[in-house]
Amino acid sequence: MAEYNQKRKDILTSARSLFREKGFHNTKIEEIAAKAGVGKGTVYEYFTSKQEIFDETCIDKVAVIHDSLEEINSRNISFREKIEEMLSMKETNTEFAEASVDGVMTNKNIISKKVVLAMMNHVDDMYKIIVKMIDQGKEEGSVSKDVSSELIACLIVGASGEFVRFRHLNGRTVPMDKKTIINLLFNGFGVK
Amino acid sequence: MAEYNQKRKDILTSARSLFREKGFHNTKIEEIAAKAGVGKGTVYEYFTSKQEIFDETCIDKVAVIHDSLEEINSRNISFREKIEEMLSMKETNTEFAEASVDGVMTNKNIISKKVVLAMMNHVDDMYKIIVKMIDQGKEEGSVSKDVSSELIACLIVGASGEFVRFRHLNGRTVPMDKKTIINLLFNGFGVK
Amino acid sequence: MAEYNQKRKDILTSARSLFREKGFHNTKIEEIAAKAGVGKGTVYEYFTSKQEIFDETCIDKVAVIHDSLEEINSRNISFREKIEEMLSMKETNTEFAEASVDGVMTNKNIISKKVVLAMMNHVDDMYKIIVKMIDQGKEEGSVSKDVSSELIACLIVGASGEFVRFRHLNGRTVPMDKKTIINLLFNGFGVK
Amino acid sequence: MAEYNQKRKDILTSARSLFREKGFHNTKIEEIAAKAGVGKGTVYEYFTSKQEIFDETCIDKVAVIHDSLEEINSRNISFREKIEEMLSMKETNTEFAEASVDGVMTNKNIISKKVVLAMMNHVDDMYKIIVKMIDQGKEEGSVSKDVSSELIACLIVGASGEFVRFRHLNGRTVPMDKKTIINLLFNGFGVK
DNA sequence: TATGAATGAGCGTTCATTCAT
DNA sequence: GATGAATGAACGCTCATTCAT
Repeated sequence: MAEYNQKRKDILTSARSLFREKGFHNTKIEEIAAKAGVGKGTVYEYFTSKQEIFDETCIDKVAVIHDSLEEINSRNISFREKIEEMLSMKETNTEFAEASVDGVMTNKNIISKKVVLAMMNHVDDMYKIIVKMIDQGKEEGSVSKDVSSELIACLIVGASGEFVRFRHLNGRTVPMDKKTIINLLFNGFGVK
Repeated sequence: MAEYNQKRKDILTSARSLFREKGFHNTKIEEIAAKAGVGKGTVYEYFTSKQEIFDETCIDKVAVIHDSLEEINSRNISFREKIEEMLSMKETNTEFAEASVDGVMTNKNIISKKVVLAMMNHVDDMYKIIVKMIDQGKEEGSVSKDVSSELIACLIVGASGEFVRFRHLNGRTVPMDKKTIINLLFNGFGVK
Repeated sequence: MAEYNQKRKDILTSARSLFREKGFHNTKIEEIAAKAGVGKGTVYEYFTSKQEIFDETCIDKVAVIHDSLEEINSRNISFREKIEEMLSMKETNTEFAEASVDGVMTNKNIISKKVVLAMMNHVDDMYKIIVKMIDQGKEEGSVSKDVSSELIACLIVGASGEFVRFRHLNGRTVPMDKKTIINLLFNGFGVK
Repeated sequence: MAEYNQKRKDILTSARSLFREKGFHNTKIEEIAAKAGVGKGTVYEYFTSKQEIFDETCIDKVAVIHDSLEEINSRNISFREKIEEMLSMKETNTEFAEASVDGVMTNKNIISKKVVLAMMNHVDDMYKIIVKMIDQGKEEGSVSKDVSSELIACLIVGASGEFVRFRHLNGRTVPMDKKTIINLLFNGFGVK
């Protein structure tokens, strides 16, 4: 049974990396099987279809981020520090962009409706966690109470996603240290 | 000749909307033809392959945004007003998200290398225009000279993209009026 | 009317050379039209189908050879000289091989049944002319009366066809002057 | 593994007979599969393309003849007997004509360049074997040393090919017993 | 009459899925 | 359970033929 779960995980891991690298339609079941070190037929002992595998990797992606967020949020640190942690997480994790709203949209045509809904719920949850963090900031007095927390969450997610993508795009390097980014988010780019 | 160009455009329009709706691999040439009101073979009088059609819709997408940005930037208005215009543009134009960095990344596996490069150059150009706007803001004294213009551009693109996506995602509605968003970008969410 | 026939001939000439060069299935109507200097649609004013064009070029091929043979046979010269003429004809005319029995067999799958029959009749006729020549040789006392004229005809046609093909195959050059070949046919390769 | 080779052979056999019967372009992969008793997709488990199948049947054809010739030549019999054997072989083997020079020329437009070259080399080899036989005849004193062995080879191949074709062409029957043919080749049709 | 843009039947090939071993 | 050989539905693309101009 432990072995069963392990093999299942192997297949998902293999699939996830191939899907990311080549996209859904350019990834063949045979490749997933080979990379997972099993036979093609074996894949179908663990999953009923390629679709199901994809669905699951999508949900996984969101879940991974969700868990990280939960974990960060549960720490006994300030809002500012939590944001900093989030940025670190995102910086090393390409999956962040994919897991956020645009990940859902990008794959809308590939994932099954059911899973789109599930992902959207997950994204909702993630937004809720971030909103909680922001509310903590408001309580701590570091975040302005004049702006809706959801809007702020949107800003954080979108901006940090673009930072990641920007950096990944063709190895272009812009000086983007965390401190600067956080200052930018907190203070905006306007002259005071 | 005029008719030739018109039919070509019809096919591209049909293709663009189907690609957006169903993705590249789920869109059949036959559907593109039907929606454009022509026969399957006719498509190949205007394009040499499905790939070529896709490539062209991608470049188009970027070009459309690029032109809008150029146009906005050429107006004799303040930086703040330009940003406002950009947000309006984006708000009505789903293509914005697709045209920015993540549009390139999303389709990396589908578009031909050549076109990925072309798109990246376009994206570069777009960033350059936005950077110019920001520099105008710096000159006008409304934008802080302490932050790199590229970083600010990244913030604007990412955030506004996420706003669009967020809104489009399953009709969820958050109060996001332009003034609020612009204030958020200029002043951040930190307490002053 | 004269113009009509001329254009028809142009198309056939164009088709014949393309069919020879690239084969039936690799030759497109568009190419035939272009090489004949007419529009694609025009071809169908003169022929009802690609098949018909091919059929006609096949019959033509045989007819051309048939006419040459008739002409040679009608001359007031000896059998030996006639053979010599035939070899000259063949040497400069690739169509010979194609027009003989193996030309029919090669194209059996492409030409319509009706035309296969027509060609076979033509080939029959050609054989009859050659048989007549041989009979002349028998009368002249230069050809042995012990061998069936048809068998001899077969020898002449087959051998000279292979000489042509052999020479055309990849520009290989073997010394094959007419005198030697004719001696070989008359006397065989056996030691006397 | 034995089964693999068997199925591969089945497909080749099916293809060969269909190609012969209907030509390359009129033979559908589906037919080849059906005749071989397998599914369409299975064909592609054994070959990468229709072209490859065709190429292989072509090379096979030449190889079969090549082997027969080698075998005949290796026997401890006189040149005259070897020729007799060759004629017998050809009489039962339609592939002979296809395997000789004109087989290569006929399919020049269909086979891949690479395989045309390979076939031409095979044909070269076949000619070399026949030349060896002829040289044996010269040594035995039955073949005239005054004629180039290559020319004689050409005569033998061409003539015997035409005999085969002539006979196969629509069931026409001419009295062509081996002895007569061999006498014709050795002594020619001239009066001594 | 001449044209070439439009057409769609037809085919080679791919690949997710099945099932006998 | 594990496998991979076998399968056939599905789709991109070609090109002979048609027909409006």
